[in-house]
Amino acid sequence: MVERLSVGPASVSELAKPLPMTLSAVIQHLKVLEEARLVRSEKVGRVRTCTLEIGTMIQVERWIAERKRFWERRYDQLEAYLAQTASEEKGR
Amino acid sequence: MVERLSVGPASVSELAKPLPMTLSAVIQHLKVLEEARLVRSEKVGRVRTCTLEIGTMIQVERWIAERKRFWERRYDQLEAYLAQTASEEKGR
DNA sequence: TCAATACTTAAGTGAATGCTACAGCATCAA
DNA sequence: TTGATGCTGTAGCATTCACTTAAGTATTGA
Repeated sequence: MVERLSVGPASVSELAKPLPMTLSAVIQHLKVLEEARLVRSEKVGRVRTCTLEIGTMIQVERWIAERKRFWERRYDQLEAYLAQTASEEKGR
Repeated sequence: MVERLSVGPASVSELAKPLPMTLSAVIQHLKVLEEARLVRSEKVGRVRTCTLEIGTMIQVERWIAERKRFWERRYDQLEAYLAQTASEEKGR
């Protein structure tokens, strides 16, 4: 759904069409995305049009960047640990 | 548990002692770890001693390295997309 | 021999997840 | 004004998860 919305705004049923689930389920997903401020939506007549919240996406981007740094540190630690353990194994 | 085992082999109850759950739960976790070949264990008398499977850890390490590369590509794509979208927004 | 220790197994529990089914309610077009 | 369309809300269901409880078995030390 986020991928579809990254192409441009879409109505609820446009979002639901390619998905193997009911409209109800899609609305429930959308509710979560709106609560998380990843999606904004506006209802005109009977059609609700949804768009990606670029601002939040950028926050997500920053969050990911931090996690990535954290992850790389952890990864280097694991590498160091395995290298150490491997040499200990050899030493016996 | 994996962290504890990275220090060295341990019995089931040694692994369970610091954890806020029953021995039963720990055994169930261990079963999963053994099925995943992350842990090897051997029973001598009534004590089962568990060790980390370094070989599998190294495979995990490689898998992580690949995911990391994949993730970085996706991340760069997201960055590019957001940059593009931001400039389009400005253009209006 | 018998109690303590170390583990094992099966069955059940409670919360969360991701749905569907169904009964609506506006809105729009004819 | 009526039927179709687009969406909404609620109830219920199946599954999964991460446990606990309880009832074992096997081993060990005194």
